[in-house]
Amino acid sequence: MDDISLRVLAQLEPEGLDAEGQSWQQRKSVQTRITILEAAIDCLQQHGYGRTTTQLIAEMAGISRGAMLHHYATKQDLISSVIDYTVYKRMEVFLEGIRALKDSARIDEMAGIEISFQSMLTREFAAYLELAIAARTDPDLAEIFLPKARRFDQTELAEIIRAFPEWAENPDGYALAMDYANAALEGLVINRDIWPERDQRVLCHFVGKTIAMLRRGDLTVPA
Amino acid sequence: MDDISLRVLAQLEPEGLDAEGQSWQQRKSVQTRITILEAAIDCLQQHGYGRTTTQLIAEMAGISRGAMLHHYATKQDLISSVIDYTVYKRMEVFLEGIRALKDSARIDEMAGIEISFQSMLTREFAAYLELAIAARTDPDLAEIFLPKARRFDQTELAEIIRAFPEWAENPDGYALAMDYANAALEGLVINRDIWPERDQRVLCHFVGKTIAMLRRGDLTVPA
DNA sequence: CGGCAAAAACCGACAAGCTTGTTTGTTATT
DNA sequence: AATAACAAACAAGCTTGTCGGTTTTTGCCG
Repeated sequence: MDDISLRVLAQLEPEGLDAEGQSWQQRKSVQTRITILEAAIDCLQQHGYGRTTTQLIAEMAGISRGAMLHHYATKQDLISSVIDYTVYKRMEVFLEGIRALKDSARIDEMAGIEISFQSMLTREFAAYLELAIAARTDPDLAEIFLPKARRFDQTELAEIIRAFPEWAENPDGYALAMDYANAALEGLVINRDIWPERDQRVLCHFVGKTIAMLRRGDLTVPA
Repeated sequence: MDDISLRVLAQLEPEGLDAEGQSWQQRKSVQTRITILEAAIDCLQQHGYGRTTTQLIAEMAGISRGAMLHHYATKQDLISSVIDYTVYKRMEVFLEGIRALKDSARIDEMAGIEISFQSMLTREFAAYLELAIAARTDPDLAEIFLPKARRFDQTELAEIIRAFPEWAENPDGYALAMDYANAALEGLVINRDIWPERDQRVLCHFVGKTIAMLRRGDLTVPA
């Protein structure tokens, strides 16, 4: 990961989780917060946003609800921090993927899509997707989720263009390809529990073929 | 729509909604139930499953909660009926689409996908999708949703094979193509509020191209 | 160095509001 | 008169956020 990537990542670093050389209490606080955020991710993944209660998160984190509310005063605070945390982790994985792609596998036109798909099979993305879906019909959640999601998308786009300048020549075509890949892969992820793992890879391969065709100009955009 | 299709549709007809020549009270009851189910669909589409309360549905239907609980004793009863109702309406649209396809547009390889996509932009499908997504993380809902969803899928598959017998020669390939189309289109539908209508059509077109390639055998399945 | 007060982490109990389902009552139809 | 449609009030449970109290850590001052 180059210097610029590291700086980009640093800009997304969540607040209140960066105390490394601080006092004993500071480190304990950070540790507890991470435990809470991880429990919230598990809760979102396993029970969905609608059934993710503060009670359940505290139980899964192994602490009392009172202690949790000491670190995150309201549920909104907690969810907001969960979003920041998952965004940060996604960006970490994404930048590492980009780096690997730049180094070697760039020849293989499928590699980018497969890395995207793999990154969507993580716990963090499952939680992120639950939030994204819930935000579609929950204005209060949308208000805190959408700005952060948009910021992620913009950063992702900027980093891709920086890594693959040729895409900058055709920004509209690229945006379309990216939208298609993200949407189709999301559809695969949502339905993944009902298919065997091999089939998922095949379906992911179809997405990759479409993107490759777009890249070569073989796939014309209808009027 | 041919006789067999009509019989298939009749098998999915929801209970308690078929009183046509009955008494005045019967017809009024059916009318009220449909009002409730339509309100529930609106509620699911606008507020999502997690925020769909009996209170809100009754308000949107314009009746008291007591009256609603007279027709649907528990929320589970109501949701179960909503599933039956949306499944029936989806099958109605699907069979009509199949019929139109058999008649004329079969030459156009895109037509099938576009009809699928159009059918996913209805209120009924929005509600169905909300239920499908919620069922992934809600065991109680999954228990009543999954059997009905599976029945719809099986019926859909049987009707397609009946209309296009050539698919029966390669059932695995067809199942894969259908899974891909459904998943990718679902991904598009979930994200549709953030794209202009034209782009949606273009992205849908990409799905159609993939299916057409599969059909021609141009798209090989990786090992 | 030792003690001590402030601060922080943590816990349990409580109140207010929402959701569900029951129960009782009223009006209209059969 | 019996039944069905509809309405309103009530009880029980869950969820959130506040409040008071306990334990541990920290910093300060004699």
